[in-house]
Amino acid sequence: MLLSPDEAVACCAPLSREPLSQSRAEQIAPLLKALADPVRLRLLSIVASHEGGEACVCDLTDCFDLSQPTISHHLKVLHDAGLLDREKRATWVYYRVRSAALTDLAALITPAGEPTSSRNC
Amino acid sequence: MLLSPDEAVACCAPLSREPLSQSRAEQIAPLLKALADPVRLRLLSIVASHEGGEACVCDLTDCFDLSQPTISHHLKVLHDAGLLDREKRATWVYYRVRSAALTDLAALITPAGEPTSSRNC
DNA sequence: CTCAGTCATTGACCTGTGTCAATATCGATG
DNA sequence: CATCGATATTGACACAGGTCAATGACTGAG
Repeated sequence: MLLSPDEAVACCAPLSREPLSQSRAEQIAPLLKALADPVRLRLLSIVASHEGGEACVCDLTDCFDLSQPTISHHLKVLHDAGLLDREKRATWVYYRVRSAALTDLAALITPAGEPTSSRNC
Repeated sequence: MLLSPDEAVACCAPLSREPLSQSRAEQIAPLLKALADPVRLRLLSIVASHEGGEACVCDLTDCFDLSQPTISHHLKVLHDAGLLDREKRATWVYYRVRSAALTDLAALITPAGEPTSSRNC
């Protein structure tokens, strides 16, 4: 059974509720890995807080002291992880944050109340 | 001014509220990087849901098909990031999840309502 | 003191990844 | 069609990071 990146995170017990299976951990880690870079954190943040909730690449390259291909690469990583949506309009490509993915991730790492399980692994 | 890992995350606007500064992004990224590994995700999850909210290394090594030094290495990464507390009692070392750090991280990535800022970067 | 058990550190290897220069693609415009 | 501007792709390079075997440090038991 195949899960899209955000399906891998949604509708599951938080980290602290019960031990994560190896397969679920391997689905979730790439999402966090996509987030775990200063440039990509800022990209996500800039897109999210940009007017209209979207930004095109030319808006973003100006914010960094990095080459355009490098920015494009980071955007691809975020897009492939399911954290950014892409839409091409005329010459420009607009990116938009997939809020659901962030919400699910946040729910996953939020500490739960009392653990339900007494299993060890 | 120096901030401990979780201080770098706490008491700040969420990602989507306003553009993250470079320096804050560089403080937060290492925390996410520490989380962004399947083994470390499982370690954190196992410790959190273990009885008493804590586990010693010998409990953890049994859950993985990895060498003891490798587990120890991953625990160090989580500890250095401020995600796990360490306590040595007699021969054993017990690890415990720092819930505050997880809570702060979750708050950071949770999408906000409307952006407050109209700045671009 | 010696030994055994628990955990951490070191050094080495290999893979993964962030970056750039160069180039390709694609759409708009004249 | 020819050109230009916006974005993506490729290839190369250096560095970071996950893993293990070997070893070290510390503690309790005998």
